[in-house]
Amino acid sequence: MAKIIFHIDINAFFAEAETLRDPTLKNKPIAVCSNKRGSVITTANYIARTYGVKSAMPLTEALKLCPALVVTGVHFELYEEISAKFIALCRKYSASVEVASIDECYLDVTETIKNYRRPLDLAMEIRRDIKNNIGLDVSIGIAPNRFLAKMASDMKKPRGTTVIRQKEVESKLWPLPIERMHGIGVKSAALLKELNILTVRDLALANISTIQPVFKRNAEMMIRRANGEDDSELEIESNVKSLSQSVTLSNATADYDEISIVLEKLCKELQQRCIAEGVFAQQVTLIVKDEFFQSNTRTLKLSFPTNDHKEFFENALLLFDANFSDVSVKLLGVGCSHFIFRDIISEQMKLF
DNA sequence: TCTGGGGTCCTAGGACCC
DNA sequence: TCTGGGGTCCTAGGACCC
Repeated sequence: MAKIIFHIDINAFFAEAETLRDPTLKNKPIAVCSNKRGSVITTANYIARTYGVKSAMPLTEALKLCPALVVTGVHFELYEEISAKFIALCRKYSASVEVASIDECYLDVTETIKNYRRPLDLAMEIRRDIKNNIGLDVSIGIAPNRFLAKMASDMKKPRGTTVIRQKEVESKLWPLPIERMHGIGVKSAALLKELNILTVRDLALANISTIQPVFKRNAEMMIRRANGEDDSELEIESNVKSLSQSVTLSNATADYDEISIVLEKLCKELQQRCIAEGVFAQQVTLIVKDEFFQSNTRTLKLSFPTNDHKEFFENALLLFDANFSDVSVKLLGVGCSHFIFRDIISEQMKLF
């Protein structure tokens, strides 16, 4: 039997969260952005977007486009708190929920839907529930699979519900320019255009031998998706795979003391994250971007799992000394991965 | 304009082994 | 003197997403 998947996405999430915190921001153009020199916009609300302000745009440029722009600062704990409520509400409507990011999730509502006349009625109820209890607008995509549901929710923003049935792929999906397809970024879009593939339709009808040399194992999946086919399952269990903390320095520096201090602070933050997630890492990664913003990573396997900031720091410093001692550093980051989860560790401890 | 910060997944190439 | 073929694991980097 065909599944029914909802993709639910909070519109301009961080910006709307700021408006919940401070209702006087309502009806003003706002940008979530730290007030530091050289910072870039994290999220702009829809009013600011009408001025051309958008994510990743430098604040200085945004202020030129929209001098009345209100800069809110970034309050990540607030967003996490609201996100948790959002996910909890979504779970009321399905036992099968994939948390895709802080502001979006997929629901398998194949069973739930049997209690409703139409999928649209369920969507309307979820939308009302989220609006009444959290105060946020969402867009909802309804489709027989994950990929189409994601494409559908992107079609009407903010506050839209869009259905894409399998038989509507040609009319609703195919006319879109190729860069609108989820999973096709700037690089892939440029490569596809070189092959004269400009729309989703072009990709759907492309011969696999045309794109295989460029996209390798991805080629088949890309064509299938362009045809609206996706048999991937929802990932119900979300076990975190890696954690990292990084910071862009206001000025590039090769000063070892300065770098050590920043790195130590990042390691302490990383420890907090590991404790919160209940994980012990077996690998440490050092991330360094040089003065040209060129990214470099180095990793080190640990002999035993840890969440101790001193261990993180010691190993990150080893990696730094071995690879970057003469580099002028613009961004510094430390990450960890290859986790063992706390409950597994405590199970193992019982054996002794 | 001078560069967010946090993730996931994939791939190429080298090391190592049989 | 010249150099198989295949598999696995590890590392670094890249593409993409929010």
